[in-house]
Amino acid sequence: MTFTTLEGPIRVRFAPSPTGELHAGGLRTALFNYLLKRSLGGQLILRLEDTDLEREIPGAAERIMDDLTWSGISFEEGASEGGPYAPYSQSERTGLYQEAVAELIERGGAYRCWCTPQRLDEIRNRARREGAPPRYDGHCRRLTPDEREQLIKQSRPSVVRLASPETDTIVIKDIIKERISFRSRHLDDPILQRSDGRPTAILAGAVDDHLMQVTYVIRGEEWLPSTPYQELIYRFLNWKPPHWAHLPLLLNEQRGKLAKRDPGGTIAELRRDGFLPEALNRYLVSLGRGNLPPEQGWDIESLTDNFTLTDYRAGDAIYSLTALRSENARLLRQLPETKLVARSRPFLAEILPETSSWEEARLVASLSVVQGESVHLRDMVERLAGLLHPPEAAAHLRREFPTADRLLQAIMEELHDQPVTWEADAIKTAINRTGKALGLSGRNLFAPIRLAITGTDHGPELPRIAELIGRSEFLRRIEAAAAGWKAEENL
RNA sequence: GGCGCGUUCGUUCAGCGGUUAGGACGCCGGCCUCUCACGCCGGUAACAGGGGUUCGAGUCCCCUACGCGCUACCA
Repeated sequence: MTFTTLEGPIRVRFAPSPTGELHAGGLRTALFNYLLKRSLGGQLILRLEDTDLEREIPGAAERIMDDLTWSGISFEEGASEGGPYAPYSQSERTGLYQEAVAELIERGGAYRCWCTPQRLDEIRNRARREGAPPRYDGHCRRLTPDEREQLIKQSRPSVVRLASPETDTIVIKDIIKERISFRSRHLDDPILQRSDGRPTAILAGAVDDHLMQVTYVIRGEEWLPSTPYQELIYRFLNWKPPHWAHLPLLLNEQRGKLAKRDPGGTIAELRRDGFLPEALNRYLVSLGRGNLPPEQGWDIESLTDNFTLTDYRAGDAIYSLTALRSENARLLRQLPETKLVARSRPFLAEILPETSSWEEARLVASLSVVQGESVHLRDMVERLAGLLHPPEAAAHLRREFPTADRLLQAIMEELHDQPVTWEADAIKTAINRTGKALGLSGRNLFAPIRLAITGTDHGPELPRIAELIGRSEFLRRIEAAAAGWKAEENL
């Protein structure tokens, strides 16, 4: 196809509607715009598509911005940073759209329509019944100038529709889909301006992309059916259309449209769980183009290194929380100590408030015990909490280890007054020494101790846990377990 | 129903007329190991179906099926 090389500088935009939480698909679109801008140079605009007041949710715009910031995406121009093409909220640009509509009508690219919602309903129902295409029947398009004059004089409410051509085929060149053609006889005459004067998304998007000098429109595939109409608007107004790139949709694991209710659907949920933005970004970028080379960096800037829109396939991609978790766990394992602590702070405050008084070094040492087996920050802190505040030891498992009593007694003696440095390696040596004296090794040696101090039979290396909780707590738990077993025996 | 887009292992991508159809994640097995995880080694598994074109088709064309999107005075 023709898009073998994309050239900058470019102007791109992310245009969310403030109607709810940012979801994974939205973030992916924003990310692609950001990455293309970074790799070719230019500006990224944040434009608020808030022309539909009824569906607007207060605070949604702020939360979307906050999620974008969290993921590392920043804008040159936008609703909150301003810029040369302000305002960047469509609700404040109504006049601009009305000017475009006037021009469009004058050039024959649009016409007023006085049909009532009831009549429109009837047309739709009839079309559905008869299996005909559900399109506007063009009634008002065929009005004579006199009839029009009359209706205008009566000041009856009217909308403005695009006058789609009757013949001809609209061909869209798309960077990802390549070539898409729409036969004009199948096109509708969509509403561009509502009866209250506000624009619809088709119009507002086209006008803004032109006025804001946007060169590449990168958006979700759900917009594909609107593209021929926007292309038509550009043609009627003699504007140069932008390059189009329609991103395949993200599907959930059941192959349905990814919804906010799906696992990991919203960015807010991912943040609550302690996913790392770098892992999320990397996963989102890899969907549709395969794995990134292992040497590729994690931060958002290095994601621009090999970023090309033409690498992406045209098919839908399945967003799998399992895959994201594995990517996140991989990054978590590589996370440097200082970042580890910084990123964990909110979760420590929530789950282990007592750590607020801990020294940085102690936090690093503690988190690193569970770092390797955790999938995200919340999971990691919960695992740490599990070691610090274990459930009751599983007393019944004593039956599995007839030597447990003797072993725990010996361990208490060995580690009680012995001059054993309370450090993992020394503890390990001491445990092995005890085992040797009793003729125990391997599972028979470690499992009863592990059960006594953690209540479970798996987890990080035992000596590391011992070091983490400290000598007195370690001995206390051993003693408690031994006592618990004894009590059970006396029943 | 109409229009548009899509369809290679379970998932995610390679493949761009001739390959034992490859990698990664998952899964299974082994090694390591006190356990789990990590790491390393090995294995499992796919061209939706049917017609063409061609000496030869996962690769090009057509049809069917399936999936998804749009079909609002939503975005």
